[in-house]
Amino acid sequence: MPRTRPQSPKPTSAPSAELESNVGYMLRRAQLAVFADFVACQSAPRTRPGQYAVLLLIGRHPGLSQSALCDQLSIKRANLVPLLNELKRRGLAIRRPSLTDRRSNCLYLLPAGEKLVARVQKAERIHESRIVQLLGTQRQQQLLTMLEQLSHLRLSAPKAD
Amino acid sequence: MPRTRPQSPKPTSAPSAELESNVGYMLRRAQLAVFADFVACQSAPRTRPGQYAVLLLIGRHPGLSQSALCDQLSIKRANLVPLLNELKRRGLAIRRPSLTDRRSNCLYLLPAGEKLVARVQKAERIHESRIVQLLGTQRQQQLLTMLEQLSHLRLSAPKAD
DNA sequence: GCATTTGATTATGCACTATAACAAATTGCA
DNA sequence: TGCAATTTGTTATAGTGCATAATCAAATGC
Repeated sequence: MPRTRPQSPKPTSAPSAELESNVGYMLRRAQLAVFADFVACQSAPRTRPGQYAVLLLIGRHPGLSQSALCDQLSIKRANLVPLLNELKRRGLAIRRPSLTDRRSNCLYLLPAGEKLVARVQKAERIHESRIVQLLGTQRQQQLLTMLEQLSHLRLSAPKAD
Repeated sequence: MPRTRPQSPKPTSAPSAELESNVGYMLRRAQLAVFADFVACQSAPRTRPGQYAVLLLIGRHPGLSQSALCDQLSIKRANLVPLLNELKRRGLAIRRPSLTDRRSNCLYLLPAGEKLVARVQKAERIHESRIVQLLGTQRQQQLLTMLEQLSHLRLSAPKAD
C-alpha cells in the first residue's frame, strides 16, 4: 500500500547558517510562520491577516473612508477595491456614499462582519498567547518595539542627510 | 506651478494602535521595510532577496542539487525552476547534470555570479549595519534569536500534543 | 471660473507561494 | 532480479500581495 505520507517530516528545515544572520531573511521566515499560525488558530471559515486588518479597522472606525483606511494600512487605494468587493460579497462590510463628500465612501461593518471580527479576535488571542508562550511576555514586547523601529528604516539616505 | 510633490510626507504612517500589538502585522511591516532597504542599499543592477539567497547558497555549496537547495530555502521545487532560468539567462549560474544521479542537476555559479554575490554582499553589510545602527548590536542579536524561534511556531497543535 | 488635487476605480504587471500532474531515473524490497 | 514506490526536475495553473498608470467625478484653491 503506497499511501502518500501525510507530510514528510521536514519541519521548516533550519536555514543554512549563511542566511540565519540576515535580518531580512529571518523576518520573512518568521512572518510566514506567524501568519500561518494565525490562520491555523482559526476554525471553519478562515480569514487572512489582510482581510482581518481591514475588518478590524472598519469596526474600530465606522464611517472611515477608503483612502483613510489605506493610509492606516499602508496599502494602495487600488488594492483595497477588490478587497472591499470581496467583503461586500461575503456580506461582511459595505460602502455608503459620504454625505459630505460625494467622492468618497463611508465604510461600515455589517452584523456578520461584527461577528466575524469577534470570532477572529478570539483566535488571535490564542495565537498571540502561543507567541508569548514561545518568547515570554517581556521578549515579545521587546520584539514589537524592535519591529516598530525597523518599519521606519525607510531609506534615510545612506549617504548624507 | 503645479509640481506633483515628490512624495507626500506620508512616512509609513504609524499603524493604528489596534494593530501595532499584533506580532504578525508588525512582522509584515518590518519585513517590507527591511527588504526595501536591502534593495535600496545596492547600486546599479539590484538583486532581490530571493535571488540573492539562491546565489549565495549555490556559491557556498557548489554542486548543490535543486531539491537540496529548495529544502534549504523552504521553497517549492516548482518555484525554483523559473528562478534558475532567470539566473542562467543572466549568465550568473548554471545547471549541470549530475554524474551520479541522472535525474538531478548540480548547480554552480558562473564568474559573473561570483562577482555579483560579492557585490551584493558588500551592500548587505551596509544594510545590516544600518539595522544595527537602529537597534544596537545586542538587540539585533536578540531579534535574530526571536525570529528564529518564531519560524518554528509551526502548528504544534493548539489542542493537545 | 479654472487649474489642481483628491477619492475611487479599472487595467495591468510583477513577484512569491502553492498544488497537481508528468516523465525519467532511482530505490527498496519481496 | 523485477516491479512498486519514491525522488527529481519540469510544466501548467491559480491565488495573493504589491505596484503603476490612466480615468472620471467631485472638491478645493486661488
